[in-house]
Amino acid sequence: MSTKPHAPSDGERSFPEQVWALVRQVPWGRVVTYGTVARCLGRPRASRAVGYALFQLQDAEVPWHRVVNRHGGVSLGGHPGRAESQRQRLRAEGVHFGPSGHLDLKRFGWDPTVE
DNA sequence: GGTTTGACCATAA
DNA sequence: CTTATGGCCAAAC
Repeated sequence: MSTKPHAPSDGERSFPEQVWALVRQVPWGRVVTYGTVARCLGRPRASRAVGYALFQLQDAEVPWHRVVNRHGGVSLGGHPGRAESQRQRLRAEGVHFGPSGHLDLKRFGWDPTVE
């Protein structure tokens, strides 16, 4: 068996692309965590790679604002403008943040495998 | 090949 | 609660 879990074949999509594909499937008013996305792609510990994929993402079409961290809060510390926009978008989708700035993942967290 | 980055997660103090 | 450290992963340089 090959040492690499996956080889970027021609037909296979790279991780960033798979991340965008999954995030694009997130329904309105729902959010997913980096860990959930990574786990869905078969890399339960690649939460960082998920963040890197979204970092490269600049075009819409992908509701990147529906991706939050494990605490149910926006992690965009290095991109304050985007972070502020993200909370605004989520709030428009009916997602309300708690007093500490984090939402209830039990309620808004969406799992493609569970759903 | 190695090094750096980056929107994470977990644990410890 | 905050701060520090290590681990983890993939892509870009």
